[in-house]
Amino acid sequence: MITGLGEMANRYNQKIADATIGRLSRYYRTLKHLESYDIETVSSEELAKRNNVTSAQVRKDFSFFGAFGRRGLGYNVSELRRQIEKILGLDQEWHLALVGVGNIGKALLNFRQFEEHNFKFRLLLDSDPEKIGKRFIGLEVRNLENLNEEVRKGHVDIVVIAVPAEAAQKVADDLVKAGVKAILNFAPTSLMVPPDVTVRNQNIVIEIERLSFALTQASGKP
Amino acid sequence: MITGLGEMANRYNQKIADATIGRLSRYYRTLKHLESYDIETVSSEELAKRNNVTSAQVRKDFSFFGAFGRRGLGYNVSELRRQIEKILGLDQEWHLALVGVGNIGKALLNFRQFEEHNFKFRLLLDSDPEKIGKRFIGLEVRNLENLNEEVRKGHVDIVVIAVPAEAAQKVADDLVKAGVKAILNFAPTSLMVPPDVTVRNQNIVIEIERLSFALTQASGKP
DNA sequence: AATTGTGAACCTCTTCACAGCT
DNA sequence: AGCTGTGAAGAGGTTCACAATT
Repeated sequence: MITGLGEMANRYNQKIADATIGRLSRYYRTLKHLESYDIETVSSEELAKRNNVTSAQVRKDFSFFGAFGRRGLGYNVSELRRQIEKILGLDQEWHLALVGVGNIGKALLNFRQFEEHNFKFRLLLDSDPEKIGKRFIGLEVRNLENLNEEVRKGHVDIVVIAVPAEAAQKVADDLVKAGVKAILNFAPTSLMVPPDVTVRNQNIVIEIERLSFALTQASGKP
Repeated sequence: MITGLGEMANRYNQKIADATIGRLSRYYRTLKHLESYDIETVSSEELAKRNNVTSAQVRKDFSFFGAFGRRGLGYNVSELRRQIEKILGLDQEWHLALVGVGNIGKALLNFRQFEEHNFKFRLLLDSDPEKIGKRFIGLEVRNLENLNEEVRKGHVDIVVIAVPAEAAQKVADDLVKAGVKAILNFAPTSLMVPPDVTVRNQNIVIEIERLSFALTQASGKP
């Protein structure tokens, strides 16, 4: 399901748990929030409380990358924010491409959070002749047939796949050929890619089925 | 982050791993696919290949709930599909409410997959006077202020939160008061809820930041 | 006195390996 | 002979608990 991640190494050449990266993202958001309130110092305990984890977990997560705090005092909010920014690679702009300008695709184009976090759409692709040539957020939809050329020309770092399940694997194969190393997949299917390509799946149906399971169990079988 | 799930019990009163439920969802989709091609039998090896896991993992996942296969032969596709349907609670219709009829909310309303999988929107809520009273997919947007009353009246099982981060916790608190036990949260923030309420987060920014990390590591530091 | 950083213990999930059916 | 079901081993992630530091 998840490929590439978890193979990554830190200062001691250890593998970093996938879950650790997810939590760093959350701490990062908390730190930006605290920063906006001009709060200068934060403890692992406080970060833990705000993210539903233990303080030991917070400290362990940081420890893979360095020692960012001061014993007895806690962490400097701005400095820690900058450190995590660097770890996650958020101190630079990333170029996105969107494949599939349908319902979900269009919603993502208008998703403010991407812009706010330094992720910019640079290329839109679709196979529907009705859509090719139309403009969204200032970008003209290009023909999916020219994927390889367009991706290379656009210096795309990350590609968002928002096509139907049946079309997704073909798109992924073409992206791999075009040298893409990071894919965010909204299609409800598992993608096969080489180990050096990272795929993250955003599968809404799986999440809602988890809720269905939880409700079923809760009500059930004494 | 994830609450409620993982506390659930199976035929031997063991806890079921969250990851197991996610995989059951995937196997379920594979089985429906095989069924549509009139394939009658499938092995754990085949299911494994199609979902990027090991065959032992597949068999172990099933083993928590029963023995659905036949040694030497494999699994009957339709029967296994029905079993998983029952486990996940997909053999019944679930009523959804949407809170926040913005970009993401509207995209979700038009997301065919929900309808196809027996999840039906029954209630839309928003606090924006511009939106209250408007209709989408045949439903009138109701005032968020009347959340409690509307949720109870609509017999809502699962609520999708698609409001800004700042508003999400208040919505969650109100949902808990209204007796809601399952929440799918698209707001980029951690929600605090009692342990009997299950929350699943669909946090797009975290996923894209994972990709940023992967790219940063891959290119970095010799 | 407070709080970090971390090795060790603990717990959870995955894989192995093989007995048991068909 | 082929494939499942599962206890036991192994790997991986989390929490404990305390020495180190301010």
